[in-house]
Amino acid sequence: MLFLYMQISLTEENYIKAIYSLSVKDSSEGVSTNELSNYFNNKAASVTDMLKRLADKKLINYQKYKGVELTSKGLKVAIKIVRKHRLWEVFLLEKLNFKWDEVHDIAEQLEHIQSDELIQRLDKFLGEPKFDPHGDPIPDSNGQINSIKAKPLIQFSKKGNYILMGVCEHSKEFLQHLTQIGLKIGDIIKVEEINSFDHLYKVKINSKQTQFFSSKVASNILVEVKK
Amino acid sequence: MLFLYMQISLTEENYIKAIYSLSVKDSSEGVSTNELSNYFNNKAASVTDMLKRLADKKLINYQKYKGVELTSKGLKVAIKIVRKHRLWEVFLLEKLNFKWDEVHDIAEQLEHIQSDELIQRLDKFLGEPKFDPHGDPIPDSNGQINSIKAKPLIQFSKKGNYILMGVCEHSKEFLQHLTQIGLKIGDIIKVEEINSFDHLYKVKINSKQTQFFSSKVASNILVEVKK
DNA sequence: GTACTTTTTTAGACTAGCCTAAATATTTTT
DNA sequence: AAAAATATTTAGGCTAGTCTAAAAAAGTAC
Repeated sequence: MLFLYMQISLTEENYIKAIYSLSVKDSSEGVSTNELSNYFNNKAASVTDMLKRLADKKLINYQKYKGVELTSKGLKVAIKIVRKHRLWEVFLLEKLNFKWDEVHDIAEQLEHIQSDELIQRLDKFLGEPKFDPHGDPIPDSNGQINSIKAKPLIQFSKKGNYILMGVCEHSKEFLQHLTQIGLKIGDIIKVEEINSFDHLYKVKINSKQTQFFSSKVASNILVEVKK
Repeated sequence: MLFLYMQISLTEENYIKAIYSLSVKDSSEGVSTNELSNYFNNKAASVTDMLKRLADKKLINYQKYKGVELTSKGLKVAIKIVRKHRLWEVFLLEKLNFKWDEVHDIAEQLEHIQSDELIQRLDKFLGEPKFDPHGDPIPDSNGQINSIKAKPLIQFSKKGNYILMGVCEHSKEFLQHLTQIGLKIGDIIKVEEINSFDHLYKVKINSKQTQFFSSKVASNILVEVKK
């Protein structure tokens, strides 16, 4: 049980989180150096540097040229950050009345505050929520994630009725776009047609007016089949 | 109005805040290099380094060997940090039910979160409090500080009745000590005797049992004369 | 399987923020 | 006002995290 209180810098935390979310996104294999340098808008050389450091700390499994994945220790760190991020998002929305496209940047800062006690009390204060405002599950204090059956709409590629459960992409631009087209968590999306050429989705939201989703939208919203 | 969004690093913010609070403590003249290196438990050479950087950014007035004071720009930054710190302390105490000696370390982290919108909403959420749990005034969004007439008990050096309005020293150790001797904001302190040799204060708290304050306690509690 | 392209790593350099050791100012003592 | 003590600054070095340029590995094409 030594090294339990190893210091992880803010930058290291951000790398761990990035590795986690990139590997969740395309759950195939490890995350590549280039994926990370794209994500951070920095140079591949900088990423390599950091990967060495994280490997030294046993937070990732790293072999030259082979990409990277989190160790169980790294995964714990990642999940804790995700838990903090999502709890703070709930706080910002429900208590401070921010809108869902405004909270991400602030939560990115708050997620690095170090205090287990704080996060436990915040959780209680918010009523131990299970999902954040974007529909993402909030890991519990043991790192257990309430898995959801939702998948990106594009993966179903079938007509039918779906319920919007969350989003994959959290940028302000994307969330504002969804707000603009009048889409929010819980809405019912009826897919009436999928164009085979450009993958445009013809849909009805809550049985109202007909709309079209680009494949970009379809691949970034998480839906469940409506029973 | 250029340079309004100049970047100030976390470390720089901490120096600004330290310069502010040290210059408030003994309002005589500027703050010396050694005072700062004591405060941060680092070396005087490191302080000199940083003072040069802060002077370059016009946050302090600095002349070699002459000590340092905040410019009006630096003062604005300092007061904003203080405002954030104290609002977060109120949040931690009133909403998350922390005890008053537990909140400081967490607030030290939270005070660096960058978002004017956040702090404005937090203020509103907390009911626009004027004082923090330690009795310190919370600056308003224009940097106006609700000044208080309280001074450290030791500065009165006279028998009489006082009201505890706040503390100068915010360390966990000190606050726990106060809790232990049963002292909290609002208590009435009757100074019955001040020993001229060792400056020990013989006092009664809320007309109960007789106690003794060391000069260390007397110099770190803020009191008002009771009318 | 040799040549071309892309990805990744290495080597060397830069900044912020810290350090130690030595030099220089300032203050205090006498 | 000279000597001693203290405070402060300079010079040079270290680490984390970034960069550029060049080298090496992996992947793709013919």
